Amino acid sequence: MAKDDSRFLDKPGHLIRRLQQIALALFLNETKAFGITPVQYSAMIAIGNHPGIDQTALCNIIAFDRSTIGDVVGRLEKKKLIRRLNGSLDRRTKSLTITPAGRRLLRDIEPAVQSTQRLILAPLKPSHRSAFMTMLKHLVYLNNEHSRAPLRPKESRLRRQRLKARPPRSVRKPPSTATKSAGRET
Amino acid sequence: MAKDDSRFLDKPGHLIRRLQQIALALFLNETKAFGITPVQYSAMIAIGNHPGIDQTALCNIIAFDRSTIGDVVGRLEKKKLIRRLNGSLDRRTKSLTITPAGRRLLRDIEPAVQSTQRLILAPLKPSHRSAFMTMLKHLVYLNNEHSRAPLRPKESRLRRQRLKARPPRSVRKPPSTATKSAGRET
DNA sequence: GCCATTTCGTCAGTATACTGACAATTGCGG
DNA sequence: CCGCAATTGTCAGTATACTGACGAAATGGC
Repeated sequence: MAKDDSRFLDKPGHLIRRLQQIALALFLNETKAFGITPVQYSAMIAIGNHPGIDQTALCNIIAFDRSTIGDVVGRLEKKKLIRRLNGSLDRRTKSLTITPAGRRLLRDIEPAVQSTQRLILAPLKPSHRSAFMTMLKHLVYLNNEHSRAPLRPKESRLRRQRLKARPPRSVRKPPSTATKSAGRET
Repeated sequence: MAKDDSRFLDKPGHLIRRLQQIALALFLNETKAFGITPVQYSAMIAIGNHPGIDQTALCNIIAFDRSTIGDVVGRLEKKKLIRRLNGSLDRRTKSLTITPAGRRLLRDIEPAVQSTQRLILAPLKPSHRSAFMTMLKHLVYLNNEHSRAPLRPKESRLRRQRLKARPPRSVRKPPSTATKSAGRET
């Protein structure tokens, strides 16, 4: 009976879900003194690296969903770790900045984060760790477009703002073109 | 600037979260005609393999959280894919069984699930796929206890019911009482 | 048989996520 | 300058997840 359970137990999907569970638990455990989540951590670093970034651009960097990011930055704002101001150039946007308290937290939490990343891979032999990471990156990069929140190269938005030179929008509906990379930059 | 983003972009935690996003999206996309989630799929297989299993035992098989499984099986029950009856021997438990409709769905969905698992690993060279899976299993098995919902060998519960031989329970409370677990029962 | 301890399912609170929709804005074509 | 298409942030609905707590039930020790 239990043998049949390998119908899902051994599958990539199940194992990836488990590994994510484990990585999350390790992160929360190692950093519990700081009270932030992995997602909040990534968001803070990205905001620190790109002052004044708006929410959608942030999503494109950390591969996050636009409809979730509002809650995440809202929590960070409530904890005074970032600031959220209305965009001045584009009034639809919110301009995100990290606060001094946020920078301090990022500095102080670093050892715990490092140790988390070590713990996740600890069961592997050192020589296997880099191999695993290489394959992991490969899988994520090449499968990028499959998730709702694909990673977007930074240029795709900032560049566009400066260049303001793109093919006409009406080209959106190609008669039969659509080589499947159509939705990339258009 | 964007270079600094590698502070989190290249880390295991982030990549694992991304891969999980991708695997989920692929599953939902491939199986969208059936309207179930990966977790529901695993639960159904386990219930099919272990008729009459209770919710906690199910959690130990699919590495699931006890406080979430209620919702999951509730949804499956609403869709008439499983049945949930009150346990007869132990009236605290719910006895789970798969329905004929559930078995049919499991049979019909199989090709889509297979193709999902293939797609996830598709970016890797065939020779690397098994290496990746081996390391993935290794990571999950050895890190097992770190998540809240560790996988439990089936015996740990059934065996105990038969053997009924364990060290005395009173050893649970060390002398220095009230170590923060004080507010538990009073 | 009683009592202390466990276990089972659940619930409230919090945090991610995805889908589909929407109002407010923006910006471009004409 | 007007109108339409695109974009931004948000929201409602649904589905996982973890924490900490709880009532009901079972159980082991005595």
